[in-house]
Amino acid sequence: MKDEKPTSFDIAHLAGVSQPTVSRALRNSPLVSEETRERVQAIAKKLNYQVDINARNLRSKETKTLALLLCEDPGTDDSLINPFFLSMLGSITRASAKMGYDLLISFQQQSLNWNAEYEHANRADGIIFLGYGDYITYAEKIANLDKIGARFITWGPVLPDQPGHFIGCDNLNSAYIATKHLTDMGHKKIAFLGIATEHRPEFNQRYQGYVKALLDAKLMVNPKLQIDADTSEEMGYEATMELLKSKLQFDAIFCASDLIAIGVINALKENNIRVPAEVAVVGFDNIPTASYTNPPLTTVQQDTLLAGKLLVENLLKLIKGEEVDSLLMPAKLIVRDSCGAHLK
Amino acid sequence: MKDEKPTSFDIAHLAGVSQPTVSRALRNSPLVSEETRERVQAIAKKLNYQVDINARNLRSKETKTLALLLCEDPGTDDSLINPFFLSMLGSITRASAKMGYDLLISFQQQSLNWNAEYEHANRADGIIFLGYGDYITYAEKIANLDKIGARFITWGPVLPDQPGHFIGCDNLNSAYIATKHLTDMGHKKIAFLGIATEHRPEFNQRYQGYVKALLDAKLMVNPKLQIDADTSEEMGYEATMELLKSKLQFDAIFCASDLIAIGVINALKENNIRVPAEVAVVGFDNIPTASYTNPPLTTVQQDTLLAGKLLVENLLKLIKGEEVDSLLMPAKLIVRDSCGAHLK
DNA sequence: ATTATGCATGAATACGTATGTATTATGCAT
DNA sequence: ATGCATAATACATACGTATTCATGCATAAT
Repeated sequence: MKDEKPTSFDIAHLAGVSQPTVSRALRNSPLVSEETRERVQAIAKKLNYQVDINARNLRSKETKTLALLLCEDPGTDDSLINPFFLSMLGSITRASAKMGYDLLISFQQQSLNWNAEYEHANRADGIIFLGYGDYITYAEKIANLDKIGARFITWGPVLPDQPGHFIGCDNLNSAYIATKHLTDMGHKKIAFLGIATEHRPEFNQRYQGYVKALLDAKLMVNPKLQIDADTSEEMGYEATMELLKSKLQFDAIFCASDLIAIGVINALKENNIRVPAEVAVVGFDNIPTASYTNPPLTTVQQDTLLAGKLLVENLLKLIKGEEVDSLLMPAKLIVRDSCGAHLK
Repeated sequence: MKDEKPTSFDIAHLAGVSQPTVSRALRNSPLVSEETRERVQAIAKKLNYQVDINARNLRSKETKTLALLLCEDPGTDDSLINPFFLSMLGSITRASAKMGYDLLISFQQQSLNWNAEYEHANRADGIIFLGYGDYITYAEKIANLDKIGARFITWGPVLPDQPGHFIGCDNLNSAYIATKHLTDMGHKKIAFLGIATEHRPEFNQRYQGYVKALLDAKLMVNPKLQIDADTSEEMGYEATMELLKSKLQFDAIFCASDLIAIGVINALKENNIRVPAEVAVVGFDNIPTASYTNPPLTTVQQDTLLAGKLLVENLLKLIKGEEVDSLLMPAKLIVRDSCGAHLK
């Protein structure tokens, strides 16, 4: 049962033809007669023959495989992946399966030069780059990928002067809409929880949208109401505690991600501050848990299903040599209870 | 920039040595002098050289890659993957990265003969099989994998007469503990929501645990209080509606999965039935959302992090030819509010 | 001085496939 | 009957690596 795996030569021998004929017959080449083809395919089936992928790829220089590079900051612990990216992972997996491509998944934390590896090593026909964390370090890697001529597409903030092709969320407009929702309801002192530096351009864009909405509402922008927080419940919790300690007044919080918002709500509850009656909260991402927080979280929905589909489709276009533009995905505000809209 | 990718021959030429020497030097073989090794490695680095994975695999018959086969019932729609399996996906990804293996992910719905493909085609050194849905169809596939001598490990219910190696949750005991928790609190009429046929052995085992707990508490087992529900909010919702329509009395519901439990809670709320005051609810899986339902869900925790780690480790053992036993993962009850324990 | 020993390297080759080129056989038009 | 296009197949080879075996060379042992 566990014999040697049959090769195309074995089939050729049994069918009384040459190995190249077998290769052609199995690939339904018109160069082979129908009779031969059927005979060969029947034998292949009987032997449970499978083309050796490595040999095929070596010969044909095509792998029918995409690589997904999940890149996170060093030091990220053993715990589960942040749900938003997990959701992207699922959707990319689905999309590439649908297009007939296998997906090679790889985590990367350390090596500087890893970037070259996948496409360069002919391991995949193209790369989807998904980094979460410090953007500065990723920018370098992306530049390197571009330099070696890799075919890749990146999920992330669409910035000027960035080499490569990007698909990302329209962070600025989404944050603008979310914040405007708060100002429209009369909130005057709105805090922003999230890192707003160049290390997190996607958060920075959200901050810009937040600022724009404040200005449009003729509200003062108080930089003290921006507190750094990375994407996790813990960071959201701690940032809220810091905000409370500052004794600054605030009547709403716009959080750069849902995980932060969850931490915020926990912290506020613990301090007996009612959400949304005393402080309104809005998040970003619409992770599955968002509809089950208490109160349910008003948040910006990122359509991960569509994003995954577009990433795969555009990467395949790149592989085929077609032109592709970077593009922004429109986001949508999901109004639930944490913003207080349902109280009115 | 986008020149031909350099090969070991290019390096050999530049270093004034032969190709085999390059191969050895790059792999730090002791057969090559230190001086030569350094020279070769320096040139390789300068050229941005990467070993061609296909050629290496073809030659060495080893891929340093594991395949994860995610198998779901045909007809499963486009929506996101059920969070429990998404979590397994994340944890397996992490674990295999840690062991230096790449992970090839593949969805499979249709073809009967796909099973052979991965290992048989030398695409991966081993396979992790993760099926959710109708077990009967998977049993066939698993038997086939075994027949062709594939090295694989399966996540799922550990059953007698199953070929291959399994890692699974101790469904029976976990369900027993969860149900006993309910009977200990004095509940007498406990419903079970989940499919209890051979098509879902893991649910069936949970049903058995449920029955055992009832018997131990000298309670009557009423088969009418078991309603079929597959793992989704919608099915949980509908099953609850059916239960309510039956006019049968019940004071608690044990759900075969958290997604079902979420649907249950929604349905109960909609009918103005208070949880847990009037009906206690317990789930299974401890998905991330479980702590945010209202009330927070008492549920059985499956340690996906450990499961992923064990799956990968045991598969690597199998690949090395070591003996491996199937094993059950102990589960743990997470007591939150939906069971009413915190009311007392 | 001669042979043995070990080290560094080169030559040859195999892995299994896919494809360009050469070779037959067949049918058809001249 | 001869030449020529066409179809079907075989032959030869390339893809890039890793490994076995053979070779040369220096040093040590006799």
